[in-house]
Amino acid sequence: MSVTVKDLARVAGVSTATVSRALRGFESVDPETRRHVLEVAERLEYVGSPAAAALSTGRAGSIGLITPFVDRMAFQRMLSGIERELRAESIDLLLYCTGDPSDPHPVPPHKRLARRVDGFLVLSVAAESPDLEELFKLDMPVTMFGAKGPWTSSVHIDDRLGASTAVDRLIEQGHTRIGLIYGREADNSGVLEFERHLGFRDAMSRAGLERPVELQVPGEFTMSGGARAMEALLDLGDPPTAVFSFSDEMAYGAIQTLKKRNLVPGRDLSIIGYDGHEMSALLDLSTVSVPFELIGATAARKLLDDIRDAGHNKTATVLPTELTLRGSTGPIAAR
Amino acid sequence: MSVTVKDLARVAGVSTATVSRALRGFESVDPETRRHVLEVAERLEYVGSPAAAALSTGRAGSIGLITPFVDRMAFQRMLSGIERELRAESIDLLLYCTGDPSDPHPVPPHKRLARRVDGFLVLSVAAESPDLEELFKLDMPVTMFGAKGPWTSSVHIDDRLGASTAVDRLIEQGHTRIGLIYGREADNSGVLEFERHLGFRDAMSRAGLERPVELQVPGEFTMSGGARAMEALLDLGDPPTAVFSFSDEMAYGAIQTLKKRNLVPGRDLSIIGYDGHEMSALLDLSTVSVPFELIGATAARKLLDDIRDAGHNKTATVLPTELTLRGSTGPIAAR
DNA sequence: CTGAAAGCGCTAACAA
DNA sequence: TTGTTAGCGCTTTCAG
Repeated sequence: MSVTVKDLARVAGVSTATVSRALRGFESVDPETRRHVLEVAERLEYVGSPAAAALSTGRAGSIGLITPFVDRMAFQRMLSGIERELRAESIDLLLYCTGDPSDPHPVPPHKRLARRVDGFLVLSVAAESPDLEELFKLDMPVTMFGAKGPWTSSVHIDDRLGASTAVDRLIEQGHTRIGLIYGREADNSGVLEFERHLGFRDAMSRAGLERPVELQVPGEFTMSGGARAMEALLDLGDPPTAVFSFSDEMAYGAIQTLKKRNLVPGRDLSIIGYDGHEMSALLDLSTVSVPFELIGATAARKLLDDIRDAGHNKTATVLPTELTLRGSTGPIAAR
Repeated sequence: MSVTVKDLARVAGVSTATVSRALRGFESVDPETRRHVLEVAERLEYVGSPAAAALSTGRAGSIGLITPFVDRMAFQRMLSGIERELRAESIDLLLYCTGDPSDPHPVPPHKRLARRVDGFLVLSVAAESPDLEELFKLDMPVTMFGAKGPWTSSVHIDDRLGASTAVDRLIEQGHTRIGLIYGREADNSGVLEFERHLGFRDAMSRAGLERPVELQVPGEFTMSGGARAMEALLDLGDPPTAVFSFSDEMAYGAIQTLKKRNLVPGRDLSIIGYDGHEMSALLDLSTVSVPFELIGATAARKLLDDIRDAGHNKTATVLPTELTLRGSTGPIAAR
C-alpha cells in the first residue's frame, strides 16, 4: 500500500541497497545518485518503516523511560531535561510507568520494552526491585537515577548529605523537637528515600537529639498527603517546632495545613522541603534544591553514549544539591 | 543470539505458526499444545520482538503523543490520565515533543512517528499547523485536544465560555479596568488561546468595557513570564484593578510580583487564573478548573477505540470547566 | 487443529 | 560506487 524502498529503487532506477544508502547519507554514494534518490523519495512522499529497519539492524532507535510516577513535579523536570537531550539525536522516547511500586503491574517492563528499545533510563526505582533484576539480565545499556551501583551507569545526588545539611540548619536555629514527613511506609522505591532518612538521622545524632516515632509521619509524596501529615503532627500533645519534608510537594500540603490553622511558617513552625521547585520561591519555602533538569539531561546523554559505543564503561555521576534558605525557617526564639 | 519463535518451535516440537498462535492465545489451538508451548517459552525466557510483529502485522502496538511542551503542569496532568488508560491495554506510549511551535523542529512528527505508531494523540497544537496537515494526510487515527474540527476525533473544553465566565465574575465585583495576561504574541499553538481571548472580549463587550492594549501583556505560559507580565502591568500609570491570566502558572508568577511589592491578591488587586491546579488552592487563587486528567484519559480511550474498530467515527467530546472562586478575587470596593 | 511457506520493508555482506 | 542476495523474527494464508 505505502511507498517502500523497492518503489523508490524502481522509480529511481537503482537498487534498493543504493536507496537505503542514499537515504541514510552514506559517503559511499555518488552525490548525483543521492540527490536523485532523495528527490524521488520526496516526490513519492516516502516514509520509512522503523520496524523494518529495527528488525534488520537490531537497533530500535528509541529508549525506554521507566518510572514509577508521572505526576510528580520532579518527573516533569527530569523529563524536560531528557527530552531536550533526545531531540537532537533522532531517538524516540517510550514511556513505561510502573505505577505504585507496591502493586504489581500487568507486564513487567523488561518483557514489555526489551526488544523495543536500545536502552533504558530508570528513574527512582530501587536497584533491588525484582523488575530491575530482570532488566539487568537483558544486558542492555541502562542509566539509573536514584540508585547507584556497579551494574549500570547512574546519575544521582547525595541525598544523605542534602538531608543532613537541611536538618543541621534547623538545629542551628535552636530547634530540638524536629518532625519528619517522609514518603511511604516500607516503600521499595527506596534508595533515595532511605538516604534521606539516614541524613536526617546523621544530623539528629550529631546534635544528640531524639527522634521519637510519633514525630515521623508519611506523606505519600503528594501535596494532600503532606497536608494530612502536618495535621497529624499538629494534633500531637507536644508538636514539633520544625519539620523536614522529603519533598516540596508534601511541604506545600503542610503549609496549607498551617495556614488553615492560622499558623505562620517560619514563625510558628519552621519547615524545610526538598527538591527546589519553582513554586517554593513563591511560597517562601526553604528547600534543598535538586537540579532535576540537569539530572535528566545528564542521564540521557550518558545512556546515548553507552548505546553508541558499546564500551560499557559504567560511570556514576554525582550532581550537587544546594540548600536554599527562605522565610519558612526561622530561629525557635522567634516563637 | 536471543530466543526466537523458531527456537520455541524446535524445542516444543511444533511449527512456528503454532507457537505464534499459542503465544497469542488463539482459540484454535489445542489447550494441551498451548500449555506446552507456553511452558517452553517460559523456560527459555522468550521475549518477543515487537519490531518483527509490527513488520508482519502492520500494527505497531504503540501510540504517539505529540505536544509542544512537557514542562507545563497541564501536560503532566493529561499525561497522567493518558498513562492510566494505556496501562490496561498493552500499548506503548511514544513521546514526541515539538518544542516551541515557532522554531522548526528537526524532523516533523509525521515523518518521525508515522510508521512507528498506530495512532496519534495531539495536545494543544493548532489544527492549522503545517505539521498537522501532513499528519492528517497519513490517514491514521488521531485524537486531538485543544483544537476541534471534522477531520479527527477531539476532546476539548469550552475555553471561550470558561474565560468569559471568569471575567464576568470580575466585572460583577465592580472591576472595570481589567488586565489580561495571555500566552504569546502570534502564537500558532493557537486555538486554545484564541478562544480564551474571545471569551475575554465577550465579557468585556457585554459590559461595555474597554480593552486597552497596554493592559494586555504576554506571559509565555510560564511562572517567570507571569511575574514579568504583572510587573509591566503594575508599572503602568494607571494599573488595572483586576487581572485575568490564561494559566495558573502565570498567575503564580503574578502573585509573586504582587507579594514582592507588598500587595495583597484579592484586596489590592484581584486575580484569577485558568487550569485549576492543585497548588492554586494553597495560594488561594481563583481559577477556572479544567479536568486535565479526565481529558487525557478520555482522549486516550477514544484513540484506542478508533484504532480498534477502524469505523472512523469521529466524535468531539466537550468536557466542562468550572469556576472556582477563592480569596484572590474580591470586590473593588475593598480597596 | 497444525504445518509449510511466503512474505512484511529494510539492511548488510559480498561481489562486481 | 553500485547491485545481488540473504536474511532480521514474526504472522498468515492455504493446505492437510
